[in-house]
Amino acid sequence: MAVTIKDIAKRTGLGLATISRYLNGGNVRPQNLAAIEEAIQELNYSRNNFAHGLKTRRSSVIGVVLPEIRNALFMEVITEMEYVLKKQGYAILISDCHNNKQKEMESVDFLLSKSVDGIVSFPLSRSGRHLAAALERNVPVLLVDRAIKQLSGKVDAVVIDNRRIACEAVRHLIGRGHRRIGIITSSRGEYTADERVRGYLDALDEAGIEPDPGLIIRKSFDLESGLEGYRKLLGKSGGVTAIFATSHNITMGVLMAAGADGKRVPRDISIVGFDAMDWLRIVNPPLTIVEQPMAQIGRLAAEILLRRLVGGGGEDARQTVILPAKLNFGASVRRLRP
Amino acid sequence: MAVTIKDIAKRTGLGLATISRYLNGGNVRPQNLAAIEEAIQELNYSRNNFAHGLKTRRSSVIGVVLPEIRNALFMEVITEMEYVLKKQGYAILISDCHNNKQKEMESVDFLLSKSVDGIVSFPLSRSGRHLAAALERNVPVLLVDRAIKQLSGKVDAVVIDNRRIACEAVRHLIGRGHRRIGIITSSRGEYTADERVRGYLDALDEAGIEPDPGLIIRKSFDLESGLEGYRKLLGKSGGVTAIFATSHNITMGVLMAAGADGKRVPRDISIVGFDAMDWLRIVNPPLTIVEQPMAQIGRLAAEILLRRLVGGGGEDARQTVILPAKLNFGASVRRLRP
DNA sequence: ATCAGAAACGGAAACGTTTCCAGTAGTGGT
DNA sequence: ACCACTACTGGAAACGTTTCCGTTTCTGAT
Repeated sequence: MAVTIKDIAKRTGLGLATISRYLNGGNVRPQNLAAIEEAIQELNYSRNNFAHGLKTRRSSVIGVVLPEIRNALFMEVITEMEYVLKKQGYAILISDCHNNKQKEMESVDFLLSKSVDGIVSFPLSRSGRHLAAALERNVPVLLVDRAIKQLSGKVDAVVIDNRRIACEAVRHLIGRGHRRIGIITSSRGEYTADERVRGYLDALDEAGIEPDPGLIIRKSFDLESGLEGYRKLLGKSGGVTAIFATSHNITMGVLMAAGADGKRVPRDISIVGFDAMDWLRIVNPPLTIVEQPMAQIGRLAAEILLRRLVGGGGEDARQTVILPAKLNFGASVRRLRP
Repeated sequence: MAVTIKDIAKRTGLGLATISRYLNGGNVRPQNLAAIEEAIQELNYSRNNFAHGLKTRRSSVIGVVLPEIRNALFMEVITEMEYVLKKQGYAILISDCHNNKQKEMESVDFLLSKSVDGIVSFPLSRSGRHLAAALERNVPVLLVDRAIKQLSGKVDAVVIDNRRIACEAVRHLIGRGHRRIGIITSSRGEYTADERVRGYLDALDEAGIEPDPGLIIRKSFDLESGLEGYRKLLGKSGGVTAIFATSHNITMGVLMAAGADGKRVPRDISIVGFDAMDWLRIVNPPLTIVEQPMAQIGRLAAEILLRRLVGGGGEDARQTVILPAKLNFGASVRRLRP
């Protein structure tokens, strides 16, 4: 039914091999070239993807595993990634693991069963075990957002400099006279959370402030943690004058809790948030917030992966690229008098 | 290198056909069944996707074309869709057309070139021309969010009852004593915008209010339209006491503009928004807002598409499912004294 | 035991490419 | 006009499945 290379061969009187060579950019005599192009046009030929893959063992499809599709941050990365990959003929297959490690592992298997040429993972698992099947089959893997120590040398990764930007954020608070600064973040062992806490401690240390373990709230990166973290911090004896919210959802939670609490920002409480999204343009006052270079992460991820794919499987060493994030100054941090 | 059906045949002493039959759920003698399973386990066999597709001409992959990945509304739909499809072994390939009709058409070709079994389109093009190639090849198409008249009978669609919910929203405003009600929406010819305007007019008509064309601002569904629409409406002689913002971004824009204008909601201006997202839980007062059943749309879309796919290409007539949306009552609409 | 009918089986031919390799047609130097 | 050389060409064999169809094996009724 569908038109094949054979039909083109028949119509042009050429051999299969010649048509195939033409399709793959080989050299063909000018008159034949014209004939082939005419036939392809006329018969509306398009290459059969399955047969092509069967021979070449390449699908030009990249699999993406992520904790949840409905997370605008990730999608920002993927937008750019898709853009770069598509230009090179690669499509992306998305698998949502609904924040579930078991499903994360299944997702990788699922993508492999669809014969993806590479996998991009926004990892949930801290061990990276979910990627074992991919590595076994020599399918290149690239981590985004979180690095995994056990996998270093085996996979590429693109992350931001969490520690430095966290330090910078807290330094800003200290510079404005804050001493009792709370941080709300995810649990111990979570790469980005750990790094951000280290940055927080760096800044305190720099300023000679003794850290109060009670001001470090470690739960998870979700909205509830923001709500609960806020309540815990404000309930402390001595309280806090500022909060560093280390994720988009935590930031949202803290703002909600403060609003419900009748506290005004920055008059009653200063806030530095994380991950600026569109809606933040509405809140008043504008938030001082850490902004991650999502598009750049996506572009870089795509480029690195492409290099692996055309490079024939990776001669040069796997790399972890650390990108700088940026602190956007709003008006959510009050200057305290000394 | 990779282990094939042949290896399984060799190890078990059975024929290729038997193995294949086993893999496809055919009947196999118990002892052979055990042997095959053991061999598959032992050799870690997995079916070659390309060869399988070459014979069956099915990829178990669905293509999704959408105006932009970074639109949380769409992703809400896709989350559910992906969930349902994955359970049946289908993966989804995403193509972002960046709000560009040319790219939308290319996206369809691109997806077809990856041999998807079906296409879900959140259409941009009003004519549906971009789907011609898919229909030609008998690839089932399903429209989400917007129906396309020219395609009715040829494709399935899942949309919400825009007209009715818009009417309900405006009726609510009228019930609270509002007479000068502005609506901000996308340009003429845009399916959802047209429907929502019709609903708006229905409600005015019901109440015997003469519509003022100056209060119908038609631009696009983006944030800028919200900003600009707000300014236009407030600048009118007579002004407006309420605004119906007919998209998520317009809602955001109106809120921004009102905030910048120093107007308080609902004291100075009443607002009914569209598309409740997480961040709206933060804004104060809570918004009265139209909520679309995104998850339900996604689930239904997936189910309908699956029916087409297993049904062997569609005996029963193509359908357009119209889902009800819901008006959530917040505190952004003031009751005016008569 | 026998036999018909059903159930399971295996060989072989597809599916539409790519690629190896031997062969043929062109090139330019003498 | 010849030769050596290069540039193209086409036949045929893969790639790993599924499926048709003619055979073999099993089942249970006699």
